Amino acid sequence: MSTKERRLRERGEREHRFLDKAQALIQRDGLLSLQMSRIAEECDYAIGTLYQHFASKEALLVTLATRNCLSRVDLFKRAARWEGPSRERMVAIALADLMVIREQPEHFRLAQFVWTDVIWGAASAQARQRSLEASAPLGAMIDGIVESAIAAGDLRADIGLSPQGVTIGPWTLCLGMHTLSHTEGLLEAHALGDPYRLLMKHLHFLLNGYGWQPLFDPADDAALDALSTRLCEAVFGSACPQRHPDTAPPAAAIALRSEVSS
Amino acid sequence: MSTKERRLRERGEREHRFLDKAQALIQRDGLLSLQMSRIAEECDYAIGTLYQHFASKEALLVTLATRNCLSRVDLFKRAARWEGPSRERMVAIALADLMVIREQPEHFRLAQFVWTDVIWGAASAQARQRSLEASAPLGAMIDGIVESAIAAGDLRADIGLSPQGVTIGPWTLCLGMHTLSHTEGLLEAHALGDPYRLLMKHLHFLLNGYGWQPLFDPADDAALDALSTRLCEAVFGSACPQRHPDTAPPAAAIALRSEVSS
DNA sequence: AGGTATTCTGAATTCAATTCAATGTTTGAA
DNA sequence: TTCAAACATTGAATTGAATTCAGAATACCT
Repeated sequence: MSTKERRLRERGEREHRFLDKAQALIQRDGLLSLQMSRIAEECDYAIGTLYQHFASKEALLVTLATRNCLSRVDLFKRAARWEGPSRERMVAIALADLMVIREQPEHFRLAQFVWTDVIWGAASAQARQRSLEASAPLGAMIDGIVESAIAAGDLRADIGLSPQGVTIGPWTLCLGMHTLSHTEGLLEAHALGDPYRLLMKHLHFLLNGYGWQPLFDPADDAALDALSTRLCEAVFGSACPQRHPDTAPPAAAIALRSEVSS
Repeated sequence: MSTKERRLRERGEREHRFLDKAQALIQRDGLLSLQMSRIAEECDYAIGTLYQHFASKEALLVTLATRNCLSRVDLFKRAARWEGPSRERMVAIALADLMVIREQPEHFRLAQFVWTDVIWGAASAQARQRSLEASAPLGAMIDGIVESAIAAGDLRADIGLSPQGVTIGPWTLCLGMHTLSHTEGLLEAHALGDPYRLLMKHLHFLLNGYGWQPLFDPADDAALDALSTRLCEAVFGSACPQRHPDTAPPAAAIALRSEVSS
């Protein structure tokens, strides 16, 4: 059966190449102008071959978005397995999410588009199923943080939510904020500062609401920045996701940041 | 100039008819199969005429989504102006949002699609601008609730967020939850209950996190349902948004609901 | 080698969005 | 009332991609 196996492996490799090329084309020309024929052409295959792998453009996009999602697993794993207070591990997950989005805004755009009812519904049931199965472990990892928080006594067990139910909260908060901040002109109009500082604040308020110990006061901008910075360093060994360069941060934050980047 | 005015009015009326028809077609056949030619045809106009009103399909969708958004203003206004505790007014906003989405899930699907970078970016700058301007008063109304909460002493002024910054929190939470719950298969896989009960819980946790008085314990399912029910009755004079029929609610909730609907 | 199954190919098909030259209508001045 | 300029409407033609599928090429097995 080694022949069959080789075939399968080659097929997988080609699929990978198609996805790589699709990603590169999106990066270069934007999601809007992605063409199936271009992907095939640039990989030196006929269109028909591409369609052997993906039943439709939507299916390709769903697969690509799923792969992108999985590429973050390592980062999330670092956050989830970090030796530190449960609450800080959860915050680190949000920071990881932010870091990814800063580095690869296109990843978010794609995911957002794919989860749209229009695209999600147009993809084959198989593609959807696979996507969900593939990303389930990632969710489980985060649920694990909640579970360990309860086990450690950082979070009461009787707040009326299962661990998964708790996870959903930060998740929706992050998702919603990304959505708003990527809708050009929406937040700018409100004269709010960096949307991601805003997100971290709300996340802390939410965690405080759960009574997740130790409580943290997000009113103190400097402390908030310090916490984010410390976690980025300790968990990921990298600088914090910077705020939009066009948004003037308060002086205190500037001072903090220059320390960090030096 | 009455001639010019009449022209303008007629033009506006026709635009309205185009949008109505587009909405009806989306309702009937889904967003995916909406065709510009069909809209024109069913309104007994040529395609070219439709394109005099909307520079592109995307522009039409943005306009339609904006109109849908504005159609909710009255409902939101009732919540914002209701004579009651500031916190309950904010909760009522979320309930209004839920009610709309229950009645018109297509409205959310459309809004979600339109706010996608792909569509939002493809619409003309003018369409985007108009959309933002039109929905600004709605946001201001909600900011007003926060302001009155601070004025009334229900919410501390020094939590490190402007009123608009506070508004963003519940907004992102609602937006994110709608997104998740409309992605078929996502929440089902997690065996969580009604996503909208979940949303209300998280909203209360978040408001508790802000220290928005009076605090409320969302762990108590019956109390949570009772609060939602009471607010729906008092503010909107209508029944609470029901949960998904395929999700078995706890017995206590069934009892409550049957009282309400009778 | 020969026959069969599998895979690859890309021209042809299909489907919609968008354009635009031709046609029709309104307006206001003579 | 008449006329031409300005404006509005029309829908066939154009355009641009996604998707299909009949035949060519290749791989596999005996």
